Amino acid sequence: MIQIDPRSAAPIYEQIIEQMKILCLKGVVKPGDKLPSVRELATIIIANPNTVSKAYKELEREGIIETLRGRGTYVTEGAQSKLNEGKVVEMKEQLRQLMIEAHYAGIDIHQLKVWLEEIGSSLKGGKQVD
Amino acid sequence: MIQIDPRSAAPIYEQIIEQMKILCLKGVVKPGDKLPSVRELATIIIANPNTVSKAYKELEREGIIETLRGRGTYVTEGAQSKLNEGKVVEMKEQLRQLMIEAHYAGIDIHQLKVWLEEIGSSLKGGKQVD
Amino acid sequence: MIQIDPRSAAPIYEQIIEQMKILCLKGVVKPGDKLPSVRELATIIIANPNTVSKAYKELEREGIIETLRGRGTYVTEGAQSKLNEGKVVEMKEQLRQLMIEAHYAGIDIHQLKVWLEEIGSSLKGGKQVD
Amino acid sequence: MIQIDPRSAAPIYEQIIEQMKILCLKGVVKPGDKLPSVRELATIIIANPNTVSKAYKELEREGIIETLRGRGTYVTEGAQSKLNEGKVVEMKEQLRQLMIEAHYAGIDIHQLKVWLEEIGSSLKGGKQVD
DNA sequence: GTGGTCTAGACCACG
DNA sequence: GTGGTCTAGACCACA
Repeated sequence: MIQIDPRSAAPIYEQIIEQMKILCLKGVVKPGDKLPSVRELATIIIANPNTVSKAYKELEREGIIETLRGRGTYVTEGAQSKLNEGKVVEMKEQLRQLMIEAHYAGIDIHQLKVWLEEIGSSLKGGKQVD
Repeated sequence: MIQIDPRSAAPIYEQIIEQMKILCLKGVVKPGDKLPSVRELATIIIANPNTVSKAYKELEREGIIETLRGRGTYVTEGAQSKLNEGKVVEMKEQLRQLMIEAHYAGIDIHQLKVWLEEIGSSLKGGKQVD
Repeated sequence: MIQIDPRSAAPIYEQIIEQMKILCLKGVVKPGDKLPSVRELATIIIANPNTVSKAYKELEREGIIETLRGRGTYVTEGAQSKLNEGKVVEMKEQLRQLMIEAHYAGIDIHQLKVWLEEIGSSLKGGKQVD
Repeated sequence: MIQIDPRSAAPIYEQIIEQMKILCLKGVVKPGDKLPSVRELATIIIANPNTVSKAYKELEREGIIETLRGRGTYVTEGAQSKLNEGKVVEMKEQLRQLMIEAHYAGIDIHQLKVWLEEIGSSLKGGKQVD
């Protein structure tokens, strides 16, 4: 389920966190679902168990998943709502960065809106939702 | 003019780059304006000259500013006409990713447009609509 | 009767011990009362029988309960008088440490007494004054 | 300044966290003070730098200390007030545990209050404020 | 089998 | 020199 890009500048544990959040948001994993154990996931993505553990701990700290001692790790009930809240701040920052870049590429806000429409259509129509 | 937050997760040199770009966008500094020297700015923001130098080099690489040997560093004239194909493709892809994420967070295209306007105002003008 | 919080940082077997003591304290279970068997309790609280067993063994070691071969586990008569003078010294030392910590946190002796009353009520009665 | 007990059941990183908090509460280290670097402290207490790092990260997450990239780690301005808030919850739980234990030792709430007075006097008079 | 802790040693970005 | 990341391998408590 999780794909790690070892060439990425982003640390492996952050990639795990990010992708796990996406899986929650997409509904691929649902509240109550059991996640692969630290060792299992480490084997699957070919990483060190400690790295996976670090990702799981951060996700737990954020309240996305929870650990039941000796039984494994599970998705919490409120995972999706928590994720959505944090996402808004993150996305506005992304938009801000993007607009700064756009300016230096000679792209104005109007053009960005046109693109939004274009992409919106292609996503709905073409079912390229991934 | 430039405010550094030493507690931020963002490296200082990136904060300098980011804020210098915004100053250009807002028109606080205009094409042809002379920027403070590396050592001056380093003194002002209490940072290592190497750090400021790294930021200036990156800004120069992006064509935002230019260094005239022995005369100092200046904002370039044609900063806004760097339009190149690669950048456009890249930004549309960024927008696409962002819209997909927005979709899973329950954010629609209309909301994104509203945010674009908000951010556009805060970047150009002064009022922080955030 | 016993409520386990699988999310708690406290091990399940400690939660069982703790709650069993409280049940004795509140008088919900009295000396001579038969406790559920290891397997019964394990089923009720959805835990591993080994875990319940570990809790019962510790309670037995402390003299709170006793196991009668083939007949089950019972609350002892003299549960409350198992503790000796050494315990008193230990508790006064605990109190002393606690008062020192309280001092540095700006909590005075009066506040500690108020808390004692609060906690005393919640343990004996039912209303959670917390 | 920090003493680690390798025999303690408490993990080393928690001992560091705990003792650092006490040093803050006591005012031995003040807001703005620079803490020993990860490597320095690791050398001093004879532990692995990673272990010290883990402690520092947790303290930073709690807002007690802050990291200035490449410059070191410092005590935050609001360290003491934050510590005091968290301490209240912790101490009430300690008191609760202590009262349960007291019950089994035949000690009532009145006796505890008397002890509080006794200890309070000895701490003020004898300057045994360890 | 599960996660939690610790050590040792390596490499990297930042300043 | 500073912390951040990752790997490898060990041991322990809990269930």
